[in-house]
Amino acid sequence: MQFDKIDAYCPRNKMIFGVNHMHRYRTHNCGELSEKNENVRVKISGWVHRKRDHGSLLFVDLRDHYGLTQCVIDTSDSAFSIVESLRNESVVTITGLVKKRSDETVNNNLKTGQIEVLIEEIIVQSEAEMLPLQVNSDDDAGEETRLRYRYLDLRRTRPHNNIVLRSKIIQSIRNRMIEQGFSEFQTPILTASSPEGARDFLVPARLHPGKFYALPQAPQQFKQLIMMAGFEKYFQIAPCFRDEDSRADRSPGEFYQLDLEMSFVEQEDVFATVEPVIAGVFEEFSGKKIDLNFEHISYADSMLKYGNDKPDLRIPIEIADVTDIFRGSDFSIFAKNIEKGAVVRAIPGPKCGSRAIADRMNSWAQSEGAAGLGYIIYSNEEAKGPVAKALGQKKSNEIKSKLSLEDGDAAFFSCAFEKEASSLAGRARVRIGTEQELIDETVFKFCWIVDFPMFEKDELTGKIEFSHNPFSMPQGGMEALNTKDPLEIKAWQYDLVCNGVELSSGAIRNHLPEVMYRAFEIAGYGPEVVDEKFPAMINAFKFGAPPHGGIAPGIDRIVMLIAQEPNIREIILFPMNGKAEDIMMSAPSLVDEKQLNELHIRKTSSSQKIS
RNA sequence: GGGGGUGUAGCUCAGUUGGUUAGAGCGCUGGCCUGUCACGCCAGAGGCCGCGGGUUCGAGUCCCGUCACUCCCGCCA
Repeated sequence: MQFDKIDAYCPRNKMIFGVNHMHRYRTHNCGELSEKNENVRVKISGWVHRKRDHGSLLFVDLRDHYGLTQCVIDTSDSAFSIVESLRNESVVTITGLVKKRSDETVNNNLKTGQIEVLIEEIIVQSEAEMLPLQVNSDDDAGEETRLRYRYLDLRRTRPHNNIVLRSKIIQSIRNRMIEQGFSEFQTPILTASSPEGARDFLVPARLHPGKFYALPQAPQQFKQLIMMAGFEKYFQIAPCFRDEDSRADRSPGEFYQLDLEMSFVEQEDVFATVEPVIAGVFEEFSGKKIDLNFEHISYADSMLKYGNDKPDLRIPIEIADVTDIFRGSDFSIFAKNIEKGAVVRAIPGPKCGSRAIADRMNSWAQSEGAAGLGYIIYSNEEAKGPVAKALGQKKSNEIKSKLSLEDGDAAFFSCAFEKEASSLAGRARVRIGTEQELIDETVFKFCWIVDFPMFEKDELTGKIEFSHNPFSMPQGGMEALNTKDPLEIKAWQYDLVCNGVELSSGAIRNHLPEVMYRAFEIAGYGPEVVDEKFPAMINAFKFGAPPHGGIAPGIDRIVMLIAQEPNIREIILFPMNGKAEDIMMSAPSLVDEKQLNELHIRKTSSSQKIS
């Protein structure tokens, strides 16, 4: 045991029998020492981040969660050989005197760069073997190595900071929700499989042979039932489980939502609740400008102007429908397709008025699976290119003024059935925005996509289906369901979009049993289906259900945007790989026959082949 | 399930029209160095060129298959 009276005022030390007792591992962390601590004997613990060995003088950068402190030892010291032989990432405890550095040796890049610790004693707590990845390097190792040794990867500055950022963002969201009077509740993880939505993860029920729990895809029904229970304002940082394939912005298996639900509200009330929370955290953590104007865009407008339901409003390009201009024109490919029901969407291409750019866009469109991308180039008060030639100057100039184009610009055309034409136009819009560097990277622009259709027609079967959430309230209620063309009915259903990323989806819910039965009837399900598949909800609606609605912003996507990481795995502590495996923990894994027997599970021949 | 990209030293990557003994940086081992902070210098070890087959006098390089990782489509109320 060390006894030391020099830093008796250090709060980490204890007074025992009137003698100051130095803490076993640290009196200070590696990020807090400064000139103020000059000549104080301190103890710090951490990882050997890097060594600079000058033969008879050796520097060690000691790292912990809080920072980096340079420690020095010279050859005259007995501990020198221990320090010299230490491998990077070994964990040590160093005791020594804090010394102010001379002016020439101050390192202003380091928080503790004004001082260094003269090593008097070093205790090796844990030795490191040769490392599979370099912790002190900014260069990423391969993804597989990083995930297999995630605990090493997470020591690195950027991954470490991302996870801390995530924690702070979640904390801030919690505070903001609680300040608005919301209560945080936990909902079951083992629940019932629900027919709507994605594929479920199933958990065999030991006590019920042949039956399964499912992990919740979202606490959707529970949060509505919480409203039935009269709690009024609920939220949860909720784990959600969906057995779907991964993407760069979609972690396989599990993710987190800020799940929230409110009673006695309309759409605008939900918006007014969510906007300050989202804008607030983006403002607090991102350092970018936040456009506080949460524009409302109808689903139909969004599909037309932006070609998708998650527009990136930073791109100053709006798509226009020009079907009428091409109808019956001499540009026969389009004219013929229009006769068959196709539409033509025009995408303005600012500063794209060159043959090279037009050709590049065309071959890009072909690589996207389209027949091509028509174009008109406007230069010297003339419309050029094969489309302009067939269409004539008059109609070409009509397009020019409709799109507000100038000489030096181009118009691109996507001609197909509506869904495909608008989709390609939307992708072309993003492509032009990216290639021409029209995206303002310093701002977050939010919008609400509203008025989603309640139903849609399955293109293959012609069947009417719920286009989004079957629990949403149709606009116009029962009357609309009974009198309107189902495909014309809108739902009180909304998405929150930021910079082209779908952050969130929500709705005012249908709380009326008769409207619920009618909506399902339109989608081809009898009342017995509703009773069987959603027994809790439909029953609860029959005992006094408050009108209610909510939303569920994706936590991972919010953190991704704020951290400016293009891959969702960068902001998750222990993510799975693209095939939904945790290669660090070896999940999924084979289990004992005994476990399977208890669960009444027998493997099929195909799964036995694998084992 | 389908399409694209990648696979070479512990890690990150280079490797020409197919042609001697496959290279670099970091890391590792040893040596030198008293003010560095991505310290510097010298030397060394380390390779089933993802795997299997084919073409060829000769394959890291070309062809076929296969596996792994990754991005995208499908899927994601």
